[in-house]
Amino acid sequence: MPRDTSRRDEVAQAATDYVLEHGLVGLSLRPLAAELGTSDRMLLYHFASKDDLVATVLRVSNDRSVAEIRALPASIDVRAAVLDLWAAMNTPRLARCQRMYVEAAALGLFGREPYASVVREANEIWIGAVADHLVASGTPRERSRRAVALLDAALMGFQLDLPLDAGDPVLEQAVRDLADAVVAIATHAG
Amino acid sequence: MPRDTSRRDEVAQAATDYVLEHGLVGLSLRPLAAELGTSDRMLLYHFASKDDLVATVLRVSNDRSVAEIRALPASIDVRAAVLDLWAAMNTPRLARCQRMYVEAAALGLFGREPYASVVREANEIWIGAVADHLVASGTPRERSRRAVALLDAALMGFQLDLPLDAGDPVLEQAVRDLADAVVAIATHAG
DNA sequence: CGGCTACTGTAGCACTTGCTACAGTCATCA
DNA sequence: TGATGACTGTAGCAAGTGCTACAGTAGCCG
Repeated sequence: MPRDTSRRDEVAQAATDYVLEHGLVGLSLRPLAAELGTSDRMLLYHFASKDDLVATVLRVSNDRSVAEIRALPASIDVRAAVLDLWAAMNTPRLARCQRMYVEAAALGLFGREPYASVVREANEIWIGAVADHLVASGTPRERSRRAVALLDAALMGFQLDLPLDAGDPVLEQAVRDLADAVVAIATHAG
Repeated sequence: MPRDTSRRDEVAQAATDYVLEHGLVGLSLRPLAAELGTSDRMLLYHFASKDDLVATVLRVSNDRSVAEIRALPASIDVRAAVLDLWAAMNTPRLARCQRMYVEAAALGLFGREPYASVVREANEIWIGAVADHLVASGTPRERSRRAVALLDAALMGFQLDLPLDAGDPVLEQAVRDLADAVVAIATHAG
């Protein structure tokens, strides 16, 4: 075992870049190692197993996503917050993270580990960041949890359909409709 | 090649049942064949390749989903339509199909074939069925496309989160909020 | 009968998988 | 100096992958 983890962290970052590009499914140690200029042998030196590596990659990716959301300046109102979040999620960097998250979540649907556990944990952190952005943009704190439930689900759904109809005006309209819905939740009594 | 496809169809149905249970990722011909009481050799007799089998399974599953939606009696209004659709999708039979659809869509996100193509085609048919149900339940036809865009995305998103918080009251509230949003799209000018 | 077609079992190929045993190198530190 | 610990290359294992070649069997039709 390495006593300090700096090398391991470097590898984790590079591996995350690779996986964000190629996906989790069919991920294989040898091609990954080749791209990183190392060997499968070394990956399994730094990480206890492939699952350990995958779990690490998932966490690194989620950390990046959350950092990106938290770095967002507060939007001028709730409606703008939804649109700004959507815009942020279409940044290539964040879009890749979301795409991999969706893949991991889908794998978790069938109870596969380590996906299920890590996704559960990552989702909580992500939800918290999105909720905080809504609050910072004018959503009453006590309504933020409810608002983010619909918001997050719809955003995930959009991501799933995104490559099927990229830039589709129907999709853009749906985002505006979602913004209206979130505003309604955040402002009306219910 | 078989001249009539009846045997192939039987196998396709049985294979679909198996895949709905075990998932697409990591699907392997030998275990599947064993469960069906046959051999990998025979699967590749009936289907040109594993990809051909997978594409067939995807289509069979989608056909089942769509049939289930189309068999739904018209709801009393748009709001009820959303709630009824949500209830239908939580039927074990349909929930399984949706789960696998989400898995296939996630695989398609990375451009993997045959997932990407079949998912695109399946999605269109599914969207059509949901839109028709909305129309039958009082949505003006010209607003149905717009309504279904948000509705479908949110429903997919809920499916993704479902195992993470099954029966969660927050989720139930989100479904009601979604229903309100769809009603708004279906009735208000926009 | 003889041929044709649908179907099936056996065996195996070439390849990839995660993972490990073993033997080393090299810098640091007592 | 010599030992310790971090790190790395080579080689290989056992298992599993999709797929195929080959050799059938059984039933139908002329």
